[in-house]
Amino acid sequence: MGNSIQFIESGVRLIASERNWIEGDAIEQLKHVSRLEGMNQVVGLPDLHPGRGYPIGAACWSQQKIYPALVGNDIGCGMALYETSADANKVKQDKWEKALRKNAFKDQESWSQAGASRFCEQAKRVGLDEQLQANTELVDGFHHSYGTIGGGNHFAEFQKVIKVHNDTLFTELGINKKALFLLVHSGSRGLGEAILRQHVDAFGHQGLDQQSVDADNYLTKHNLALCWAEVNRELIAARMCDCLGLDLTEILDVNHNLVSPVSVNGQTGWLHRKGVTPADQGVVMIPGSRGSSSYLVKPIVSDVSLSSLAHGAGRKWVRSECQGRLRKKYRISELQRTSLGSRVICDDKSLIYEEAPEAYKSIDIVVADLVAAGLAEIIAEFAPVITYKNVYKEACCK
DNA sequence: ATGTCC
Repeated sequence: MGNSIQFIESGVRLIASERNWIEGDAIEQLKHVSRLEGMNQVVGLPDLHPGRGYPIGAACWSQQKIYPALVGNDIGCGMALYETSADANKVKQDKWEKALRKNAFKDQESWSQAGASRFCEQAKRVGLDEQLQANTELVDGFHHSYGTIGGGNHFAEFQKVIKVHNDTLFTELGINKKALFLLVHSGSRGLGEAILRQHVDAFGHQGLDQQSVDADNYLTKHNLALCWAEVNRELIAARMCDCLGLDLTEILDVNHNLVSPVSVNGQTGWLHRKGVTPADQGVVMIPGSRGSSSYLVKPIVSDVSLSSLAHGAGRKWVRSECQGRLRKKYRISELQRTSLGSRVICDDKSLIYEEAPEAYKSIDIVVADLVAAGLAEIIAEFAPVITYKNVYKEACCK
């Protein structure tokens, strides 16, 4: 075990044990963020790795200032876990793979329509009705993206329980150990991107004063993007299950790219999470790569971690070097299978290399570091069955 | 991450 909380410098902490390799560039980015005006504390989680200017896997707590660039372009990106009506041991992989490829993402226009009305309903339900009215033009621009997974590390993956680590906590959740589950990792697609771009075009990378109209405007759009992303994950799950004739029940849906008002030591401030799972939203899923386990954990709220957890394994290799490193080792057909017996549906040649299990760090170490730091309890471990990845391109040809 | 980028 050993301690996995490192104090890098004043206001900069890293949750990582000695055996967890963290890239030096990521630590430098973390220190850089800590020096931004009004930045009070930053914490690197065990999946910390370098991003474009700002680190991924970093929780950043500021006072007075809000930094949209720290949330990034994929506002509202998160993980949603669903229990399906299927028995995990009765999955017909060949048949399901064919059905998913053929039918899961067809009829985009009707799903766009369904998405638009679902988003409207949901915005009303969470009290964002007026905010939506004021931003209809922005939102309408992404009508075509409802229910699409997107690229990068986004995926929708059928999974099964392979080990229950804590019977009491597992039973409390009331979920079926034998069921097939679906984990959806996606976000706000082009909407979040547009919101960040608008902000950067107007203000560059400087923070916004929390009392300003500009901060209000950003937060309004940010909150709409969170809602949009939540609806999007629900739509992705629905269309995948529809095509296989499965029912589904949501177990959890937690965003990991967002900024929210959070008090630390009794002082109010703003917590920016980029690739960081909140520890105060109930149980969460921390997935590894497509070739490793995902962990369902119960987070433990703590000021040390700024009430945050890792959101995944974290990249080990940058995307641009994956194909070069693995091209001679694997054919595409080999990348469509994993050592755990799961299938990978991904027609993008670069992406299937970029997301290879080798490109990611060990999820077992990441989760062990969280447990060693007293930040999480493992409930159960899940293994992939079918991983679906796609980048939607159809509508552009019209 | 992004209708990526001609």
